Amino acid sequence: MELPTRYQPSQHEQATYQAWEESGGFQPQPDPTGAGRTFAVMLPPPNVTGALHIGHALNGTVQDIMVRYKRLQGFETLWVPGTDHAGIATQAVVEKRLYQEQNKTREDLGREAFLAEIWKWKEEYGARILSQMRRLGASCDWSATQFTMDEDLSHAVRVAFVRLWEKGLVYRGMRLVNWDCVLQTAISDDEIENVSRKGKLWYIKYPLAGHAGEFLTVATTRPETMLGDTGVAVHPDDERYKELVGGSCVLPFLDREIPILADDTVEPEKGSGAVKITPGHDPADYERGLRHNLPTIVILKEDGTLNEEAGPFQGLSREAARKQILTQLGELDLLVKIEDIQHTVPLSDRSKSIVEPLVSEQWFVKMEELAQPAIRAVETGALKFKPERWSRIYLQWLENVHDWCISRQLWWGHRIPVWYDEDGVGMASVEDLEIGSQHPQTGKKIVAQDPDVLDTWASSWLWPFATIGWPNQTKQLEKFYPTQFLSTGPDIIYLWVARMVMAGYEFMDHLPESERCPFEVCNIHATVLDSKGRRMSKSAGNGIDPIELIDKFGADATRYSLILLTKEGQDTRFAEDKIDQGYRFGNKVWNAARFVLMNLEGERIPGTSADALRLEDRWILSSLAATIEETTRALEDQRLNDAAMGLYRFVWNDFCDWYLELAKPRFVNADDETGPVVRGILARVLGDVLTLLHPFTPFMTEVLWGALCESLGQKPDEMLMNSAWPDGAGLERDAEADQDMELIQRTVHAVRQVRSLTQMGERKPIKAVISTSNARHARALEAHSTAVSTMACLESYEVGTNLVRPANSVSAVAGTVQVFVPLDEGADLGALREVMVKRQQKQAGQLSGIQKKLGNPRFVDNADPELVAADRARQAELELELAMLEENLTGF
RNA sequence: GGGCGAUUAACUCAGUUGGUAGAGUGCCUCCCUUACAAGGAGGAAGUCGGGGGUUCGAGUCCCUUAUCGCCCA
Repeated sequence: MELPTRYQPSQHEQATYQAWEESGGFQPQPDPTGAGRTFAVMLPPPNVTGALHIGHALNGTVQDIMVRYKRLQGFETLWVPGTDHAGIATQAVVEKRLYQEQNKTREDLGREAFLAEIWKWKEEYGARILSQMRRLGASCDWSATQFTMDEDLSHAVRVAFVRLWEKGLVYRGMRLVNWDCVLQTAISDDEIENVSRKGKLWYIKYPLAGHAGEFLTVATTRPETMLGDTGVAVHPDDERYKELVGGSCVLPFLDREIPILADDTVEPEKGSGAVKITPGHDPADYERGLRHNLPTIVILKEDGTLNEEAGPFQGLSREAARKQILTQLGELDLLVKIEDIQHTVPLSDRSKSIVEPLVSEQWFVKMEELAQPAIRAVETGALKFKPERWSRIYLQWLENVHDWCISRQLWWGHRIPVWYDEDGVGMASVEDLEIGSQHPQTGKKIVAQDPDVLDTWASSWLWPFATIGWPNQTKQLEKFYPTQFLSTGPDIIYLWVARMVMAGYEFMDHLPESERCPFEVCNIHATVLDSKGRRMSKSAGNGIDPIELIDKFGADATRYSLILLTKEGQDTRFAEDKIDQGYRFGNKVWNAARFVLMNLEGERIPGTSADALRLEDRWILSSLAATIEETTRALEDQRLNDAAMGLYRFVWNDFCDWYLELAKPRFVNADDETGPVVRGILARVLGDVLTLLHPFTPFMTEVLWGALCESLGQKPDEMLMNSAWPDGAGLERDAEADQDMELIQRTVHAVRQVRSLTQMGERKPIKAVISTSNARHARALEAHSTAVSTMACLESYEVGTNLVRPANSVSAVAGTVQVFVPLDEGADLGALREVMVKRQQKQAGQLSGIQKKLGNPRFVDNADPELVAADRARQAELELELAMLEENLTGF
């Protein structure tokens, strides 16, 4: 098979992906060992309106690596993809489109027609992000794709709601909620971002009732809310105001008399020490209002304009009302002063508008009880976060959890399955209740279904089990729940992860508690930042489109670079040039494979008869054994970065730099009988390398695997993806080979150093003398002279212990070895001498450190004896090396 | 105000139970050697943010401090 000198991703990716899909390998295949091992992963469902960003790409890569690894190990593997319906976002997208294209609002269409419009949109555009996941190479079971609004999931949502209803864990009530005036819906606490902003603190005089000309000054950041004031509070111990408590003042503009109370939540040092109480529009005041039985007045309409309670300001927007009120307060001489302050303002995640606390009727889930098992999950170790520190964030939220506002004033979403009779008595039901039918409890006529829909998270918290069948006890559910691995970003630990765990314990109650946690490991992946360390965002325009990266450099390079750059859980700075490392590595692997394939000649993998093996053969097989072990261990531990780095090192530094170079002459020399052995080893190592790399760079390794099978004259009966993880059969660690190879590398390096630093030319054939103080090393250098000669380009060399430096030679020293190379006439030894002097200094420093250590009886007595012995040996080596350096430097 | 993370070579980052530091890029010198010039060989480059402590020994553990970032209230 002819391979071009460069890997061209675009020529292979699509076909390879299609072949994988057609192989059926994305779908669960029974564990061939019969042990019934399963590995299930749920893709965090992206927003159906979304596009793949670099965080998705990283997380998709992380999951795909784990899934492909487990699949290769023979686990029955299921990766469930899907999207969530993203109530607010999707509705907004379609509304905007509707307006642009047809100049119509959703009200113009009506609820049903508008929903049909959204479904139409979803069919057309909703698969975008999932198809982008395919570009990345994600091996999801597409036949299991889920959407939170689909029938099955919608059914699950209803069942869950009704169960909570029946247990009294869901309730409806007038509460102060976070209101998004732009989107005109309630949102939950977790959908708010508190940002620090410059603002003003206004000091306003409220006239005292019955004391003409006397005032109480309150301070506020939101003067327009004064129209909803129903009281004023001071601290009970505040001497300034003690006498006023019990009295009342008169609200300007509205002439409403409101009481002055004492409340110890008031901070006397802040502002004037007196605060207005607006229970309808402030969370703290809401609590104060409840404590003091104050009425609640709502002055805002759903769109953020002022209602009839605002008297003369009715109809104004929040902003306009503030302006006018301040102007008029000034005119009335009631504005005392204005202070510039820095304060936090709550913004809606979705609309970025200022969230308005508003009392309204909403649905809530009681969280405290649900949180308990989720807390225990982490405490007992049933759930493990990676990195572990995130468990504290998770626990902190659960331990202080508030009831969850689950109703949204939207049309797109799961409609709340509650029907009301004529008296407004509600009834939750899994099946639709017909309008006009009898209320099952009151017997009165059902008149309406609740108009609101549920928070999107109220469906996605069921994701780990509803996607595989729940509430039905399907085989999939039985087999794959609980799942093993969940990977997501830190931003949705509260919104999603914690809620899924709660839901798992609550709804999977047919299982013993120990089996209810929806996943064993929750991996929190890194945040990918831009090159300056800023968060990537659409608005800042500093994002990197992963699809562009894939187009330019291929999915493999994108994946591998992301993993190389990302130590688990540690944020990383990324820019397009960072993809270089993965890209170059891919090219290296491609060319190494190309070289191997060019030389295979239909070779089959031989039985490794030990005596036919040369040092480099034993060494590369030993190193391969170590690499398989380390890669496997790292992946078991989800240390993907370690695994990727280890493979990089093995492939590039061991296999390419040394083994392939040592192998070359063995094919070329017709009289070298070990050619077949080399070919067998090359095939073996390449095969294992491709498999080990496959989870990281699936496309290229798959292509090369096909070519390898072809070169070996084998029919590729299965794709690499469905093949088997290397088990290291026939391989073993060979410490002697490792040591000898290291010695040879050191020696070769010394020769190359002399060549390079004296400018004698890399490949000029020379005869050298190699001397060592160590008899074993001398024997090894003798025995493996072919390897040394090949790599150092030596015609021949003499080796022995403590040889005398030949006349007209230069030397380099490396550990126990010194090499003597014939000196060129007029060569400049300055550079070499400089390097040797530097080495001398470094080794002398090391030696003095070790001498100090060994001279210290407390070290010798206390430290591990093996350590002491190792240091003694090292000391002896360093002394010898320094002696050699000394001797040779004087001769320069 | 509380919590977490970061601070190591010019840049971006590793450094797994404490044993005096590594990678990729960049830089300098040389080389188009029939896998790869997106390559090869060699080289230079770090008082591990500051201070203190524990220890025979600290990039690594403890305390403290500075700067940057994230989260929570």
